[in-house]
Amino acid sequence: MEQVLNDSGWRGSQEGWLEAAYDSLLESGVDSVKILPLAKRLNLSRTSFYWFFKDREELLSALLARWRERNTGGVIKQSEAYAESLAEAMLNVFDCWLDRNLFDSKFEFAVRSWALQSEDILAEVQKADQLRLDALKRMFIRFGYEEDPADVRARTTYLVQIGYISMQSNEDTAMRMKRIPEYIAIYTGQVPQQRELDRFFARHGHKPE
Amino acid sequence: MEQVLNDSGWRGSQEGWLEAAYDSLLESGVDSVKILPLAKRLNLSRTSFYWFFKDREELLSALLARWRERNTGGVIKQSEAYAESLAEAMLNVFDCWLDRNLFDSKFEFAVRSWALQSEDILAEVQKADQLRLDALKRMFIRFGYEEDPADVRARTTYLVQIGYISMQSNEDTAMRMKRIPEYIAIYTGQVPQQRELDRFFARHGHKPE
DNA sequence: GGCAAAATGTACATTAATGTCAATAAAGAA
DNA sequence: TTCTTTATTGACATTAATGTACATTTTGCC
Repeated sequence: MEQVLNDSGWRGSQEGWLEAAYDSLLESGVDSVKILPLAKRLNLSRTSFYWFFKDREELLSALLARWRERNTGGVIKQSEAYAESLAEAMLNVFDCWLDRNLFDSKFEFAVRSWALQSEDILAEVQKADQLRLDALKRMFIRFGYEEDPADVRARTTYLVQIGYISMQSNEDTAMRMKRIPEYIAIYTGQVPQQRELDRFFARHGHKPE
Repeated sequence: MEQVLNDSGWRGSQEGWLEAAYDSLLESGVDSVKILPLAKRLNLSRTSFYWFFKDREELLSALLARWRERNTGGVIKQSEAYAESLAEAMLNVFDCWLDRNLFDSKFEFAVRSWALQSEDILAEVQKADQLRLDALKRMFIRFGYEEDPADVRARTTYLVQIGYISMQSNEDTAMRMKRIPEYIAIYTGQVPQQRELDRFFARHGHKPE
């Protein structure tokens, strides 16, 4: 049994338990986030947990806070980023779907599933949806769309991604990249320019053949 | 304590337990499908369950079978229904999203969430996704689209709906109906004719003002 | 080295679930 | 009426989880 110590010389830490909880949540859902299994994973006594968290509830709250901070910011930031055309703006948003620092898909799915068994979580998720949809809608309006079409297009953009997440598909990047020009065309109603696509592919380290 | 008897004069039945399991699954996810709580709900002794099912596993399998039969058929049937235009064909598919006999959204979400904690369920869900996507893709091809655009449009159509489900939104029908013409325009690239919309609204008992 | 804070571990009490078994009850048929 | 099938129940054994109390160890600091 290897004993991994952290900076301060102790084996456990709030961070450590939270990280383990995060891993477990993403792998198998909230109901798998249990203290005993986490303790086994961390090679720690189960009760050691209670030094860092009052109880399981507090751990779950910390997990939710992490999600809240991480996953809504990215979408808003990218939908407000500078762009010369709507197609380019949309490609900025697409950065989210390819960069887990901007949007952590697995985390997102796990939290949404969690919402099924908790009213509180459901409320949080719906608040996040509203914020993200509003940001996307503003983007369409910025590029000349009227209120209603902007709303529907924002929804399309967002919902396709939420749907994609819910499929828990594990396609490779090449396959996903291939479809991107088509998606842009559908969402924005305009074909992206080659240089816009090139810039996008380049920043994701993708080389189309 | 009221004693609800079924046709045969007994209080319990395989159907009864399955129905209770279904309700619980939709309300709070698989992990809430537990024999003890179901027994309470049914006003039956917990152990009576074992007369109808070998164990909890068998109950869950029955639940999954029900989903399998119910939710994939509707989409395929509607995407193959007769239509004069692509817009009309798409409206046929939209019937699914408004009629729980053709597609049970809550059931769908619950099963997808379940997939997070079980490889077997995940495989089932992905098989279903493939069947439904293929059917939608054939629909686009039937109306003249090439392979690749048909594929992306089928995905858009399907993924928006899966995304919508995952939002667990409870908008009223009027709001959803209002957006439908816009969605049709985005998915098909063509504006639906008024008479097509009227026919659609009529069969869903909707009167636009 | 010794002390106090930080972290860990052991023992215990409790709860909610699973499944088996054997006893019983109710319904329907002979 | 009696027998059989179908259904129901209570008693038991087991497991996995929660949290509390208290003792012990480890670490950094004086």
